[in-house]
Amino acid sequence: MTENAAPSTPRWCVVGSADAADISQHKDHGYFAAVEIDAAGNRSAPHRFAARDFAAFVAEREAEAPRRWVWHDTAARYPALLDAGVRVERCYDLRLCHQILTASTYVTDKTARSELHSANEWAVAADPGDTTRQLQDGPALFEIEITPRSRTAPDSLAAALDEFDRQCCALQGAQQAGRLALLLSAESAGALIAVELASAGVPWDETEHDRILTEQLGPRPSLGAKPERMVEIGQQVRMALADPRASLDSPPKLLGSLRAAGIEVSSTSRWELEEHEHPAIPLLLQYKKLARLFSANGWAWLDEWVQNGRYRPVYVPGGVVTGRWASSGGGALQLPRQLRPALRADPGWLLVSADVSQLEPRVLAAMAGDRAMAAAGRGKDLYAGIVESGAVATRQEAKIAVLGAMYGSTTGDAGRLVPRLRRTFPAAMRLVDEAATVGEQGGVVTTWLGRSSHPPGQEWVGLQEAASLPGATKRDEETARRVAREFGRFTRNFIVQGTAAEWALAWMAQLRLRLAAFPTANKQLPAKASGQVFEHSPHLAFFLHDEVIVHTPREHAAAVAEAIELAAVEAGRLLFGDAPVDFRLDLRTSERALKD
DNA sequence: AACAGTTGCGCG
DNA sequence: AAAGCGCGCAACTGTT
Repeated sequence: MTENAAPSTPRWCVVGSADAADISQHKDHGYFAAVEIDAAGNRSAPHRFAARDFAAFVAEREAEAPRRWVWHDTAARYPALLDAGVRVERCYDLRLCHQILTASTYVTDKTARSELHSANEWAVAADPGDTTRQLQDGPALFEIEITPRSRTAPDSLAAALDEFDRQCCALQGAQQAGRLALLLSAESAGALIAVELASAGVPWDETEHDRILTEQLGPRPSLGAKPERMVEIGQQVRMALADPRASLDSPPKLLGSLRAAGIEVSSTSRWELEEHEHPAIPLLLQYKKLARLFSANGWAWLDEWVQNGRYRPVYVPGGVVTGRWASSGGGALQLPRQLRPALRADPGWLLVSADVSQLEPRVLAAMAGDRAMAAAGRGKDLYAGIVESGAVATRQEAKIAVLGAMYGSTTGDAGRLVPRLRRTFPAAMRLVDEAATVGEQGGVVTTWLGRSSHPPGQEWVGLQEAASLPGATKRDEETARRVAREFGRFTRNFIVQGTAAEWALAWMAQLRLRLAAFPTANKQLPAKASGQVFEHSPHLAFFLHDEVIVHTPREHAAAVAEAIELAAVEAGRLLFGDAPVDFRLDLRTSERALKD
């Protein structure tokens, strides 16, 4: 690469702190530096500027021509930009991409692999970034000690440039480099989206939430007390069990009470209780339902996670091994459908919700090039199409069979139905069966775009070895077989769940670009504490694996729905080209998200 | 009092 | 106690 040549049309801009790690604890007072790189790899001389001028620097260049901002960690860099009202079109998240590239079997060059691998200071968790802000805002009395920061990725420009070099080398020599490049940019777009979601927040109707809670639980109890309805039903359960002192909140104690009352269960879980007939059981199930609502999404949750009409959960892009997002705070991915009506558009705005019908089996059909399965889902409910194909008799059976095929079920209804699927959709079934075989043998599998699974751990390998030794017992062999099959089910599902996550990222990334092109609304809003960037035009508000919700001014709702639809078509094309698989959306536009 | 481990249930 | 994948979170239990 040529140093200091004036680059023509910069394509990347690598940014990082200008000085060594010693100033990283005082980021606000530090200096940043940036190097621009053009398509030929020519680098500009470093631009050096005060950290407080970061947003201005980015804004100026982004206005001139969007470039891909290369930085160590989106969660650490982007919030400050948004707070200053500056959005970027694209980025390259070195930490997330390092995670993908070090594991990917598409990276075959030995040297590139080992260089990436030895840069293990990049194999770290995301900087919690702005998410600590909320804690710091709390009343001083209850101020939470900020947990000692776990190691974060190196944030200097020098380190970023070195790592970017390593990653470019790895990508250049990779198999399926096009797919891998798409994954890296989709993953990075996801990182931007997560920060934007945090900034925008989910429009949340606290009054409606409180109404639902009060309706189910009774009025808000005083601190430490149980809600009326729980107390009441709890009493009825104890009466029905003829055990006035029965504890309902401790599984071991409750189990004892149930058995003493003649209910032969071996756990207190709902699915097992449902198999028994006893007057206490419906009451107990109702109690559990209320207890769950109260502790998981009750008033305490509302106080902690919703402020000024915005719910701000913490998303963790790439947090799941398969590439799905995880969450760490606020429980965005577990919001009970019961509370969906509290998700409500601002006055004059609407919510456009879209979820993909049967995303995973459609992705499987596309990956496997299974024309029969693709045809079963074309233009209609995939499960209905499978019934039409004659493989199974009912929609319910189709669903059980398909889920069983992707999860590796071998018993029960699924065990009976999966073989029928194998006859009708041999290509799709071969793909997941082969992934399972690889896993059973301790191997690694890779998604369509190039995310690879982790190999089994030491313990797993040890069990397999022990079982193949001459002195192995029957028990050793059974254990080894069992854990081998478990790992096979993991790899079987990995390729499908992981590729579905890739499709969803591509979908959101496309949608985000389309939404950014909408005009800014002229409405006069009272200035709000944060999220100004997203107060005036359509923005993503919620994401849940295969579902998005966009919050939009009324007048743009129809165009937003179309953008969501077009983004889905584009995502399918980006991943699978002309494969004859369509990704059907269930689209709804309304003031509040509906339960179903 | 702080910690790790388990249970149970919410979501896809 | 899942037959069948991936998670987070709260509450309880038992240990240190």
